[in-house]
Amino acid sequence: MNKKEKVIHILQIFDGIYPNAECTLDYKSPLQLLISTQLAAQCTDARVNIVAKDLYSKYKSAEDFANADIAELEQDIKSTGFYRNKAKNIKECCRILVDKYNGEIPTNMEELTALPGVGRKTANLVLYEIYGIQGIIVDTHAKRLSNRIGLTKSENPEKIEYDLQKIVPKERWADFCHMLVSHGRAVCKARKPECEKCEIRDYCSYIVKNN
DNA sequence: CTCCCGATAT
DNA sequence: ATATCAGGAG
Repeated sequence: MNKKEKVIHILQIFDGIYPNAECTLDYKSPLQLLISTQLAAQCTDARVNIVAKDLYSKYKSAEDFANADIAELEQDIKSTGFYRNKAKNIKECCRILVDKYNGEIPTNMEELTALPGVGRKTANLVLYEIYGIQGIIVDTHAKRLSNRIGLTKSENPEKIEYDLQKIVPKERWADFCHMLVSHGRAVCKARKPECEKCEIRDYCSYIVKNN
């Protein structure tokens, strides 16, 4: 069975067990999604959502973030980790949004990834969630699962993106990634994958060692 | 490649 | 104690 056929089978199974796999970050505007996704680097979505609740009642626009006191913003997002980098990036990012984009969010990869703290993963998620533009969203789960399943042999996120683009039907690109996240959290965990109860084990090339 | 970094599960 | 969490920049 080739990789495309494997993915078709896996998608069919995922459709059954994760019928509405979607972004688990809470947001009420494109700006909130952009910032929450930046905060989500090496942090759980659950933690980001807790921080975001107070954050967005305090800062209501790109201008508010651009004018924020940096030390205060650092404390406001501290529990998400990497808080100095994140605060600096968010403030500068919002300064650019205000000055160059009239407070709106750019609609293409080049302009998005030019923003401080915004890489391809964040850009792909925003492009899909806000504008419906399909993309392979490569986070830690997509990276781990696509390697375990055998869809790529690369550890490089951008290479994984292109590998999966060739294998997954385009209309399911973002969907498939959301489902990899759901499956990564529930079954195919980083530390202790539960292969014995994995619904797609027949289509996976991963073998658990010492078991 | 390294660094950023707190919270949580194991 | 240590690995890991919807990464990005230098």
